[in-house]
Amino acid sequence: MELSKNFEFRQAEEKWYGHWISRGYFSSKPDGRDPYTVVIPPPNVTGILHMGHCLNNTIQDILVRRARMQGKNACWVPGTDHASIATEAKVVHMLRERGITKSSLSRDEFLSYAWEWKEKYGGIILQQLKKLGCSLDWDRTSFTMDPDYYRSVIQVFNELYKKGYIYRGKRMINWDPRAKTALSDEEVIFREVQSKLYQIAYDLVDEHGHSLPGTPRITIATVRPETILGDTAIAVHPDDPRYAHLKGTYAIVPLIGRRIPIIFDEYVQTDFGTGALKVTPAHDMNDHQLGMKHGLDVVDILNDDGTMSKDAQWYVGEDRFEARKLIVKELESRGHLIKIEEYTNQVGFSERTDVVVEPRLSLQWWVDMKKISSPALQAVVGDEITFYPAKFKNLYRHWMENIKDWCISRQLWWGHRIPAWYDSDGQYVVAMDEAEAATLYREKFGKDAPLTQDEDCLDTWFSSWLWPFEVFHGISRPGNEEVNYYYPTNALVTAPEIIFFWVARMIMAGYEFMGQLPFRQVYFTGIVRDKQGRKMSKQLGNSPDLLQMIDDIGADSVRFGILIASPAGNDLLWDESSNEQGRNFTNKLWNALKLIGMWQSREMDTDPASNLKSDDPKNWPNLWFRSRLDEVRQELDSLFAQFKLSEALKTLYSLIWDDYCSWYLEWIKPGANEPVNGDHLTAAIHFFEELLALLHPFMPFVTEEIYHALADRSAGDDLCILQMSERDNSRKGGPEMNGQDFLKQGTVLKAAITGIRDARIRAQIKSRESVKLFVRSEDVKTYATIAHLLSKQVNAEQVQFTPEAVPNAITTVIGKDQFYMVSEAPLDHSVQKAEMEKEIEYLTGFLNAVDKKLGNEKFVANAKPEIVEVEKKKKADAEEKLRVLRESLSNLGH
RNA sequence: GGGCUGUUAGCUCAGUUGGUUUAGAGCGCGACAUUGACGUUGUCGAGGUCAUAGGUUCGACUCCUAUACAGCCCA
Repeated sequence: MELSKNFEFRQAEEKWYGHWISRGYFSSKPDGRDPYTVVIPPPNVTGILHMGHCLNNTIQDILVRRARMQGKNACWVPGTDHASIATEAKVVHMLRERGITKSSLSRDEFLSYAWEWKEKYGGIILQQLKKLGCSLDWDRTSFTMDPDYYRSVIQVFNELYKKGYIYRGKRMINWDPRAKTALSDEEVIFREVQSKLYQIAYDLVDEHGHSLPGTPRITIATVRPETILGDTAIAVHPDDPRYAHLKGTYAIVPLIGRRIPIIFDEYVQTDFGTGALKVTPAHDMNDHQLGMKHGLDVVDILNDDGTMSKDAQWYVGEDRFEARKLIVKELESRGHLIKIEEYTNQVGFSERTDVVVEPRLSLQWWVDMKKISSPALQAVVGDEITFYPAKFKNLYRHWMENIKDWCISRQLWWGHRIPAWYDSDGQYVVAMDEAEAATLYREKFGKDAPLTQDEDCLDTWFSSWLWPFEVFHGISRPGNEEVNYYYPTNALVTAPEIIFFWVARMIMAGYEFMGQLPFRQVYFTGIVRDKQGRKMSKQLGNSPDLLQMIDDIGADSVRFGILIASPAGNDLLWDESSNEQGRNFTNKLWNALKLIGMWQSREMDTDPASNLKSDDPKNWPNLWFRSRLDEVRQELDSLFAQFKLSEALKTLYSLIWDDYCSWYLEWIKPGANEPVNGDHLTAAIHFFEELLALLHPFMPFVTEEIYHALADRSAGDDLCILQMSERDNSRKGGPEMNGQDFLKQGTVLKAAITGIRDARIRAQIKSRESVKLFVRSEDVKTYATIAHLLSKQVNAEQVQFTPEAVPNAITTVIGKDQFYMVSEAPLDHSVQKAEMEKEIEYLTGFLNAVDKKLGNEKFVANAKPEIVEVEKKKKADAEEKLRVLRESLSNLGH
């Protein structure tokens, strides 16, 4: 077969993804095998692929593909969530472009536009995952607003309501003034912001409204001066001597002249600002608490869009930030502004719209989390569900132990409409549908009345927490064959950012609705950051165009690049150059294929039927590599068990590049124009296939392409579904010998080659120039076996044993073995001498340290005997080495 | 402010229950090489007081305490 110069990834990616799909390799049906189930953490339906997804889905694909090749029935379920806020924003934007306002539409009209948008633009990200090579079962693509799913969400709401776990209440919530909806605590992101701290003076009066003698004032500090229009008290600490005399007095809110009490509460920090705190119960969580405690009035000065309401009296209709500027000017001109300081504080932003969130008092629906969190806490604390890395256990436990009620209503139309029906007095029932609502209403209130359904919809996460079982219709068709087979799922791979959004709530839902855990393992990936450690974001523009990158360098290289940079569970500083390592690696693989391809076309010098005898030195590279492969396979199993995927890839990379390409292939490589040994070729191909199988989960395209280029394959013989274990058993080459022995011999050989090459370079022997090599070693057996490889690798025309030092030779000592090179070229012994003297110096120091240790009575008395033995052996070895070195040095004399 | 995690080579990270004077890998860096798989390469090399200060121990990168710095979560 004619091979191209380089791996042509564009062609290969399209060909193989299409092939895998057409053969249905990713489709799963329940059968007799063990399932390996992964549900994708559903991306936002409006989303596009970014580096975080790339990492996350590459990891899932690796787990799933490996499971598939290890005899499991692998099932990876794709899908998206409906993302009510984000999608509604997109739809509103689309309508605006068409000159339509949301307010001019009925709910149904709006929703039909929303579905139109979803069908047209939604789920692009799923198409993008195909480009990355993800082996998802596309027949199972799910959406949180699929009809069955929708009904399950409503059913869950009903169940929880009946159990008393859901209630309706007026509380402080986080309000997004752009999306005009409530948010849960988890949807608010606190960021440090450079603000200004304004000191503002209020006039004081007595209880009759008369000015106090000397017209004193009280000065407060605030970052939100516009909210003074909603002030209903000023609070000071009861022990603060500065304000003790103000008991029973009142302050006058500037501009509007409202008289408000001075209250005393230990909540106030005396050392912050002026020690006097303005209290605005409608617009601050803490102030609200104070207000409740002291029975203060509540004046709501903001509209739902963040503009000033008519209760503010001033700046009605102005945006809150504009009003802030205006009021500062006004206060200044009236002499109320005392000073302005720079101040950094934490401000909450909406996760979806990025506007500053307003704390607001509002009537919303809530889940009483304490009622359902307990099994979910236990599951993680008791390691029924394992977190990788384990450090997230603490975080999880802390959150679960301090859990707050979950605000689940959103003032949006796109989503699951809250199944509550109200009469004209606001009395309500919760039901599955309107008909049931009417029945329930009659039962509850003993009459019929026209009922209207709640206008609001549910938090998106109130649907996605059902994902691990509802994608298998666990609620809509309870106990069906699929949910019985696939649930609980095996692993969830996600980002630590959504441990509360997702992981915690899914665990709660799993226990609450299915009676068991949703997944056994949770792997938290790191956050992808740029080279400077900044989180990737649209605003910073530091997020690369993933599809462009895949098109430029290939999906395998991108997968390699992101994974190799990703230490287990830590954030990763990613730089586009790490793709290059992936590209170089595919190139290396491709060239190994080309080499073997060349050999395949050359005549063989052995009869394929007569295998090399196991003790034939020619067979040694095969035995060594087989041992190495087995060793690495074990390492990989252990790394996978610990989710150390990046390290697993590094291990494989080194096995392939160093052990297979740099050592093994060089050792079996025939000389120019020499025929190829048939056994070597067969073994090399088999080893290559095994390596490809191990690598396939990481880099599926190039491995599949090479697998097919190595041999003609019958239909259905694809790497994608090749069973690793099966192949291992059937292809155990070589006799049953101790792998450790071969590995040790390999270490000796590599050390000898490197050491002799080093000595050659130091002696300035040109690589082309051959030498005569003399080996002085007790390990005759090993050197007899590997001499032919040694001679090839260090360009020695002959290798022979010597019982004594060889004069006039370049000498090097490796371990206890001595090597003498005789060369035609004139020798300069001074470099050699210096090297040896350095080595002697080092060893003398080493020996001193060991002697000191062994001379220490306490060490000999306290250390474990085997440790003392090791020290004794070190001493003996060092002494022997020194003896050899001194002898060699004296030989150099002439 | 409370809690958690971390600090090892220029960069990103390994370092298993304490035991090789003088701690490993990849990338990067330097020198050299080259007509046959591969310059997307090969060979060789240089690079670290393991954040700091104490302590426990015969022995500490590893265990303990404090400090500094960084990151994350919560308020």
